[in-house]
Amino acid sequence: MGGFWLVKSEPDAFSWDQQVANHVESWTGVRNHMAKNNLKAMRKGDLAFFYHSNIGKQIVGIVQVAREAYPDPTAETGDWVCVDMKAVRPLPKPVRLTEIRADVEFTDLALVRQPRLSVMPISKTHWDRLCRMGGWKA
DNA sequence: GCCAACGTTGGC
DNA sequence: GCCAACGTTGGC
Repeated sequence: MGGFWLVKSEPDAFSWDQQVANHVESWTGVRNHMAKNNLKAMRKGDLAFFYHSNIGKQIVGIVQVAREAYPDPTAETGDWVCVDMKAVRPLPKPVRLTEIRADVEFTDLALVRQPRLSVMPISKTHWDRLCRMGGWKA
């Protein structure tokens, strides 16, 4: 079975609407080693929540890994990587950070515990719960 | 190798 | 706009 992830983007820089319009987009610009390691662990077909940081602060959609980690062309130095993400569907009801923080089920969620991490794994349990909160039934 | 200074992220 | 968290840099 595939893995589950959450990726963050500031909608000012790259929004869900742009992801949908472009359909497939390379997920570049990650410059944090923990986030990079998470990118490298992604497998084609894995699903990820698309989270709007800063503006919105909510999970707005679901994307799928279309291409596994390869060298990030926007990196001038270092061994940074990117993946390609494909838009899958929007969440009928975006899940706000405030809702997530208010739920004791999510106290050990990376989004809550490491607020600055931009690429993080999500357990199947948390994934399913967040999908339900987002109004999407498998 | 330690640690202070600094820069960045991201919630509020 | 402010500030806490935290990663990185650079002097020693």
